[in-house]
Amino acid sequence: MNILMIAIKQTHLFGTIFFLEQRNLPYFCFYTNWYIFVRGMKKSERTKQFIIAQTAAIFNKKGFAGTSMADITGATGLTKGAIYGNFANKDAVALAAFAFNYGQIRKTVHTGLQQAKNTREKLMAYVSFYKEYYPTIFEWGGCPILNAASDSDDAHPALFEKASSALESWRNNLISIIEEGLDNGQVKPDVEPEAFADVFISLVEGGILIAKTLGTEKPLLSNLEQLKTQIEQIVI
Amino acid sequence: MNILMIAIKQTHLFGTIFFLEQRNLPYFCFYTNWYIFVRGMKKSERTKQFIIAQTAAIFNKKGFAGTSMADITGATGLTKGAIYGNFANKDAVALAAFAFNYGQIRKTVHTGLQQAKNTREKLMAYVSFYKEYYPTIFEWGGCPILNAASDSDDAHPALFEKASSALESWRNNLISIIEEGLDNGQVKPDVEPEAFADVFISLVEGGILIAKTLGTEKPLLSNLEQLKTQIEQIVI
DNA sequence: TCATGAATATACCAATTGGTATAAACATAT
DNA sequence: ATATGTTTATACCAATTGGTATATTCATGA
Repeated sequence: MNILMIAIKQTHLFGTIFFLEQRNLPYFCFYTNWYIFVRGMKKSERTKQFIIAQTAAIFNKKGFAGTSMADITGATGLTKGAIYGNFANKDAVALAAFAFNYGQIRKTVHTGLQQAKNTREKLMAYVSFYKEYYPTIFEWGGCPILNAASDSDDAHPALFEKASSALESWRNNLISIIEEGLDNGQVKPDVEPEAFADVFISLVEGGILIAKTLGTEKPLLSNLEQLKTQIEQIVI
Repeated sequence: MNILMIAIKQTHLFGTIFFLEQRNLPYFCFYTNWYIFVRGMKKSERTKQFIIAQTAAIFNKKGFAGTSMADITGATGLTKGAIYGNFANKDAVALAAFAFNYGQIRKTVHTGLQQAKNTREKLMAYVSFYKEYYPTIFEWGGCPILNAASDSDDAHPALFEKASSALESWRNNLISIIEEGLDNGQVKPDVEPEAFADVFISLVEGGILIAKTLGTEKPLLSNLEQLKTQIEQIVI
């Protein structure tokens, strides 16, 4: 099985729930099978989620071509029959894994954004997210968007398309925040939303890349400080 | 052979020289064999260079795991016997290909740097390089450092080490330029060399990533303009 | 021109690749 | 408790993987 647990909980419904080290997802052991603890879910759907959760980091680290079906069966403890019973092919697993990786980040950022009241706080919410979660991102193999984009640009059009839309939606979100700020008078009128969004994304992605490649967190942290300064410079 | 030519030259020494479309490297056809036009080179060394030149872009685009021996023989028109006669294994070809890709960029940047007289011109030389050569870099599959780093971080330690040193040497070069400027009074005294170098690299790499992923050059060009502004802000 | 070492092609290898047909095991509603 | 559809394991497939031994071809100095 090869699963590392960090917590065990008792429930009256399903007995013991094992929390996995990675991502803190609730799994439980029922008879001899592992499930993700979501009631009302079909078994196949739970197995699907299990496969995705167990392989998401592998795809993020090794890339599509570098991840084999043997990696997938090894990480899940399932056989090829189970994998192909739930996914059409390796392609489908990879796409689902990317969606999972991206979704985890998106969800957490979104939560942080909802508490933000103005432009400054919204932009700062991103910075705070990366300040808090960069160790997890590093463990997970780096930014899924960067990885998927540079992994698939030539070889895997479907995955590249997913990565491209993910990046676009992040960029559009930043642009919207700044445009809204321009309308509300919370952002200095000479700021160009697109250019700022590109600098914003570059400082984050570049910081992750340099930090991961040189094996030190400092470049990312210093980039995030720079980003804070730049945010303060454009808001009123 | 699958080689696209853009120019043909006559020489009295070796007959016809065919300039390849990619990288403008001089190859020539002698009898039935192709060579890189470097006199005094052993045949094996020329074949080695030929293999490297023909596969460099493929490795940059497809990554190590995504590039097969069949890709290599297909791109060169040589058989596996020839490849393994000149390289120990696929690993060795990949490492040489990365060194080639990185070397091409390094060489061109270095040429631009030699004409620069002060800190501003030195930093601007980098910007000019990317402004001039970004179409070539895109055709070539993006920045080799970013590609190699994100491709090999988990799967291929030897290649990752190469990518890591390449990034480090780029970063150190930027830091040296700024430190020199601080000593000469050409840079404002409150500038932190490392932090500036990280922002510098991030704007370039991030710009390439966004541009390539979204399929438009604008983000890179706008980042380079931002970089120019930031350079002007730190020099005296 | 020819002998000799260097370079390349050919034919092969075991292992692994992604994928499938089918049989077994399973969960669950009745 | 059992019947039934769902899910998973087993056993297999052709194709491809990286790599090698050996035969052939080639380049070149004498």
